[in-house]
Amino acid sequence: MLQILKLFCNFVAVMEDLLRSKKLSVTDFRVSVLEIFNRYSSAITSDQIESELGEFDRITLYRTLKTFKEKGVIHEIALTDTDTVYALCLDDCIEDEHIHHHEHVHFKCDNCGNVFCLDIPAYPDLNLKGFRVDRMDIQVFGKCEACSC
Amino acid sequence: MLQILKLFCNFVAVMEDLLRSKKLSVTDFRVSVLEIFNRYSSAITSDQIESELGEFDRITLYRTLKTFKEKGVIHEIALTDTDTVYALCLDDCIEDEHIHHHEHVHFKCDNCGNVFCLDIPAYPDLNLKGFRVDRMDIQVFGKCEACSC
DNA sequence: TGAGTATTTGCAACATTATTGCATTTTTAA
DNA sequence: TTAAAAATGCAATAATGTTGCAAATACTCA
Repeated sequence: MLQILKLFCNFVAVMEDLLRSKKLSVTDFRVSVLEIFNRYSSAITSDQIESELGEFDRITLYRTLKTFKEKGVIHEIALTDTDTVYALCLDDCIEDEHIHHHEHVHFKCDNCGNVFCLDIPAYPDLNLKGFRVDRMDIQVFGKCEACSC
Repeated sequence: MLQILKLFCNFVAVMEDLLRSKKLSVTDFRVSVLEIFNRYSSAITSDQIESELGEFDRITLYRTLKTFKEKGVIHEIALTDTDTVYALCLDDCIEDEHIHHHEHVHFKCDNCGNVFCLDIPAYPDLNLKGFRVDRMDIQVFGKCEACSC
């Protein structure tokens, strides 16, 4: 509740806290990028971020996203070879010896193209004999709530 | 059984049939690429194909893989942004109005790095309220049979 | 608060990969 | 066997990923 209040009253402070909690310097550029993530309810492409940023340096954005990934601020969702989106990490994102897991299901709407992080654990029992399962990535395709009526 | 016999006796003929069934011209290059796929029991990277091809033109390989994907000869598995592998399509691969589905689970071994297409349907019930599910991609990570003993 | 240190940024340059156009070669179909 | 269609190889270009370094910014601690 305090969190929600903060979001409305002092968005920047929350973003600064997030950065500091990950031991990252607070810079204008990083706050801008986080703000963009926050404006979307879905995962976004780096192209979308680029067009949202008024000024913009390609290399800095590249490095910012890389840093954010490494520190567990965002996670990358590879839908296909050339379709990669990014989303803010949820609470269930675990950083474990530099390997960053995001144990939830992703949904891409074939109609509007939006990608959503679903708050359900990605662990159905597939009964894979002979294989030791450590984790899985699940991407679901179909129509989202708004597009299916 | 006839299929297996053919594989041993006249591999090229089988590959030619495969190409013809997809309305693709039979060329030396394409047969070579298919032969490489056939030598592996797991999915392979384009780098692996490159190093297997003695002579080799990067652009032709790029176009060959693209054509194979479009025609449903192979499918692409995007594990991460920069980790993409290819595998021959199984019988359950469906080509539907230029969209190519491969409704099975992929397994990547964290130890040996091999990627396997598992012959189980990728359709656990995740109970996604509000979303209409058309298909899903599931990638499983862990240790394969050979690496887990 | 301010000085010194560490980090980040922006630019230039380069590496790698994806993509297109076109002439030549190969394959297909009659 | 021959004309038409398709695939290949080469050149050139576009797009993306990556590094080094100097200038600017943020952080730490007295």
